[in-house]
Amino acid sequence: MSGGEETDTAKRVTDEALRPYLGFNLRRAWNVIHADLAATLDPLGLRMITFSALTVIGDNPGLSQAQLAAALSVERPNLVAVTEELTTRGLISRDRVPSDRRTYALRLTTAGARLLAQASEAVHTHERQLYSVLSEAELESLRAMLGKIESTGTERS
Amino acid sequence: MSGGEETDTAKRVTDEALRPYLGFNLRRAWNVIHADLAATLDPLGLRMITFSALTVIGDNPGLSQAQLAAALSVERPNLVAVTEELTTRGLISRDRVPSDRRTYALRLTTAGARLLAQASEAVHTHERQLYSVLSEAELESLRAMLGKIESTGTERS
DNA sequence: TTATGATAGATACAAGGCATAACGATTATA
DNA sequence: TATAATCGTTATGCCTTGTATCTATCATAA
Repeated sequence: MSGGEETDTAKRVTDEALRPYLGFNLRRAWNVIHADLAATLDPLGLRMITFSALTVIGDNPGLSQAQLAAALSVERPNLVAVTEELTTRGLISRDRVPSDRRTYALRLTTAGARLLAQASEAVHTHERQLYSVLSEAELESLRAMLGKIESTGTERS
Repeated sequence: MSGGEETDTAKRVTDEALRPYLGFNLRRAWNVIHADLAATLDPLGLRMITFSALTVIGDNPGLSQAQLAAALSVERPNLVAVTEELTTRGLISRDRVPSDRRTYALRLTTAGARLLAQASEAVHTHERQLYSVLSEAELESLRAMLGKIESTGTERS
């Protein structure tokens, strides 16, 4: 009776059984990165979605909300509150387009560009710290592999 | 007036500006993996949380709900509905522990072990397909790098 | 033994993220 | 001109996860 290796809490409970799944490891890493990112953006009054929106608007001035939604891979209704918040805070401008009066042209204001610059630097700095254990070559291959996984999955959906 | 490179939608809108952030790439990859995983588990009546719970219970028979919560990195209240669902479906047993009548000892039933075996194989098969563009060595280094990121982040929190 | 604090599980509740359905205004197409 | 499609919007719901709080049980100390 004394040879029971699987008896209750004699051994410490672990998540070893889930480790073989890459998805599990990726989720854990994502949790860590997300927590760090949220903590980094919070002092600037930004969330992930608002930071992402500012970044894409800055890189594509004059785009519409529908285009922004497509670039961020979220549905259009979810951006309404985001653009409203950014507009209210004076970070972006929302101008009617004469040629198509259905859409708004989104652009960063001066204040928005300034905040985005601040936030970008903060995020870059935090990422560097978080990935300091990895070499630049490792980071590059990591990015490449994640990109491959992403395209493999999206191609066949 | 015709030299405007940043005029509206002349260029296609992209998310290129977010690509330098590793966190962004990781989130996109996670979205892909999660969607695939959910689609894989759905025919078996499982979600990520129930599959993870079954896996950890199978590897640690007799553990308590609190231990399960710790292994899965979720708060205790979130597991109440999970264990209730699994119990109702006859996939796990929840026995009172005589030495500590506050806790339950969780174990897989025969049906639970059978379903877990099915699900594990299905998930492994789907992961192999999703990562088919990567070599075994690449997958190994990917797992290692994700692990490093995870421990770097959790150590200092 | 009794009083006090800690723990397990459960309940209620809230917040965030994201999706779908449907609507008015506008534009495109037949 | 009639019909379909698109943009931004509103309402709504689901899923996941967290916090606060409660009861029952156990551990510890006076």
